[in-house]
Amino acid sequence: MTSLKIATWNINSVRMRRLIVERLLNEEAPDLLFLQETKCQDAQFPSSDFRKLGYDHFALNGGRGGYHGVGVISRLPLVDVHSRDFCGKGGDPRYVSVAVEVGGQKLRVHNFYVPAGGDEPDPAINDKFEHKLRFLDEMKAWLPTASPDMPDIVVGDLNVAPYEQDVWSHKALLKIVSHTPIECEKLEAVREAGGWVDVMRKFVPMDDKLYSWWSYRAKDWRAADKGRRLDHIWAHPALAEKATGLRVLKDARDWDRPSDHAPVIASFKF
DNA sequence: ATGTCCCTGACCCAGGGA
Repeated sequence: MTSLKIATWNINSVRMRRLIVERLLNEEAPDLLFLQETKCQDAQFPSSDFRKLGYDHFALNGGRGGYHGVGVISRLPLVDVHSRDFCGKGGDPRYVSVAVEVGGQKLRVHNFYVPAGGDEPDPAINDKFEHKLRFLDEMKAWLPTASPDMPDIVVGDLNVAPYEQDVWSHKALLKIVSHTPIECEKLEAVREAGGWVDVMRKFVPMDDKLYSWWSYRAKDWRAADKGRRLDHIWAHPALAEKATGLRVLKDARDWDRPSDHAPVIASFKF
């Protein structure tokens, strides 16, 4: 029996928050941690801090730093690493994938940071929203479909809360970017096209609230609890069957100088 | 719902992005 524990976290600057990244690695000991919004050039990534904790393997796509950026911190050797540009944009680092060997099987994890999309949910007047919709279309066309010999996982900040109970108020957020019908439909189309299983919703019933993000702007985020589920873990069906646990580490939203996202952690047994 | 936080570039603040 082999187990695998993975975590995904929009960290909102890995340099600013390297201490709470260390805290997550120490307290949760995931085999792999997938980060989004690292805002950090690869050469500036604080790898040595994480090496001290036994994480020796890194896959970084930080571009020129400053904006966006994704990275993977791993205890397991990475047998393959792949970065890709989406929407024909250079210098817009939003994807990196890694492959690891688990229980004699090669397994790939795709780490995404989908564009947030700005404020106005109209692609005709908002280029950022147009970019987000195009990004989702390209994800759908490009991501591999389910195959038994290459079980894949998708993780990341997909910046869409697709279901009614993924937001604090479905009605109030229908015209708010992240929960508009067109985004929800497009994200759902990506998931269905690839035959992916929503691992978070496998563990949390559709009728229950499920959030991974709470705005910095709320006076008391926990009391207001106006959250959204922007972060996701998807797996191919055969792999989703092996999932044994799922947690949103809400407490991390209150750690010292927190990210506005909480880590999402999934465990698998093979 | 215009509030908070982090980045850059250039200066101790403004503007962009989320």
